[in-house]
Amino acid sequence: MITISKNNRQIIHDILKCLPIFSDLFDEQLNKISAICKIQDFQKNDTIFLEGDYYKGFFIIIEGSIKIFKISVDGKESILHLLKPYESFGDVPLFEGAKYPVNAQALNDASLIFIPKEEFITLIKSNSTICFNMLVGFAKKMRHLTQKVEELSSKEVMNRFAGYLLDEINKAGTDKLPEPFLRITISKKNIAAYIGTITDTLSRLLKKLQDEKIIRVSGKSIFILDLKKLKALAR
Amino acid sequence: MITISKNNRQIIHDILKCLPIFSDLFDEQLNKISAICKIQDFQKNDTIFLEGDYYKGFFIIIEGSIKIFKISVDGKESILHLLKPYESFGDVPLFEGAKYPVNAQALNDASLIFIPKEEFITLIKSNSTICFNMLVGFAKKMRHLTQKVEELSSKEVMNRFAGYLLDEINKAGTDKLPEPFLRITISKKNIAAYIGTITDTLSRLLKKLQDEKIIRVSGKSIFILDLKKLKALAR
DNA sequence: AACATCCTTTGACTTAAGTCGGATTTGTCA
DNA sequence: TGACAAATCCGACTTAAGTCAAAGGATGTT
Repeated sequence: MITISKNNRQIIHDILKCLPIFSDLFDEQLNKISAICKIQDFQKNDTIFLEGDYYKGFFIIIEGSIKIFKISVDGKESILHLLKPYESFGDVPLFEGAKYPVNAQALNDASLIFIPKEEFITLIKSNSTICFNMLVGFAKKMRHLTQKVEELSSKEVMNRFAGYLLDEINKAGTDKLPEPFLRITISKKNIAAYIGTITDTLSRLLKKLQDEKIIRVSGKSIFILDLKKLKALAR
Repeated sequence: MITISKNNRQIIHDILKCLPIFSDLFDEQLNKISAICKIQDFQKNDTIFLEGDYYKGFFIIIEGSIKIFKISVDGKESILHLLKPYESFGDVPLFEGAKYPVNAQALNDASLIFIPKEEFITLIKSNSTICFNMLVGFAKKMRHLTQKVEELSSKEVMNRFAGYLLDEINKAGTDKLPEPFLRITISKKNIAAYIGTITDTLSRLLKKLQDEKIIRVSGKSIFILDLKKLKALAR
């Protein structure tokens, strides 16, 4: 963890300015926030918080990617969100409950801004801009979860995996290429848990898609050979 | 739909005062809101909005219960929320998107407050109290959806149904009785779609629970004979 | 380089839960 | 009251996807 010096305070201020949640704020307001938050660094696979941990505050990602997940009684892991820079997590208990309701773990080395609960609540109770920005963030996550619920209850694993691949080539910006592709940056175990299945099944899906010449796998990259068929599979 | 008269305006004002989303507001602020909203009445099975409809605004339930659901390409219905008085719905697109992302339907005769988008956005942009209250509401729904995702991806239908029964006896307040019970107020089709299955399967679950003397069904009521076993099933 | 650990793949097997067709039951309205 | 439609239930069948065990690969550590 980085010690907060005056110099550092300026860095935080500049970072905050770029975050969606703090956009449209005056410098004066940004200063109030930068005064209460800390930068925390984590290494790959580090736990950030565990379900049931006493709630202290929430995080915003500066660098790295974070996995938000639950573990069921019989040990099955389901991943709710895979988050990237500028996204926040652990913000729900600001308004509901006194404990973290999920687990958060760094998928690679990560730099996060930590914002403590009490101070932040005091601050936003009289700041409609931050509240409004947070509502936008919450709305996005609600959409995401809603889609997940629908997919899990009415689609089969192959449909969900095809949807995942399409999402990923969009994020990668390769969806307009003649041969769209994506790079596998997380373990297959994580991908499986994200689409609601297990590695064994995912492995079989990959094989099937390759057999049907819909994708081509080369090292850590997956190339889409037949986008039309893939879209049909995603429905 | 009720025509808005002066008298009616006062009624709306009084209703608004009781809603979580508008708690802690001054009378003056409540007046501004009551000035822009309308009461709309719906009959059982009426559609309130459909997925893809152009977004006009959101609703708060005064009376009745509302089902929020999606229909998949192959016609399967998955229910995301079953909402009761004082809860709001259709508020996500205030902050994300220009269309309703889900369907809403009245499960029985219902009375709703409708709040139009543009006017409301203008109003809350400078009102941190309403924003904060909305964040609380969003947080609750996020919790609910998160739990649904976890259940759908790591539990079996019986576990989810047992969980549903436990939730219902809690809501009914009968959970401390020697023989907790709940009343079936919605069709089994709806219950099935809510727990992510079909009526045939639900029918078999009910039979199995009766055979094992865990529940007793009498007309529209389900009595819990063995709460301990039911809790074990819900895990 | 060697070791251990984790990740991934694969085949054989099992099973939960969906599909389908048809039989009942229930509710609704003329 | 009758009769039509909708909701519910049930048995027979099918299948997607999970479990289990075992074998390869990959990765990192000392």
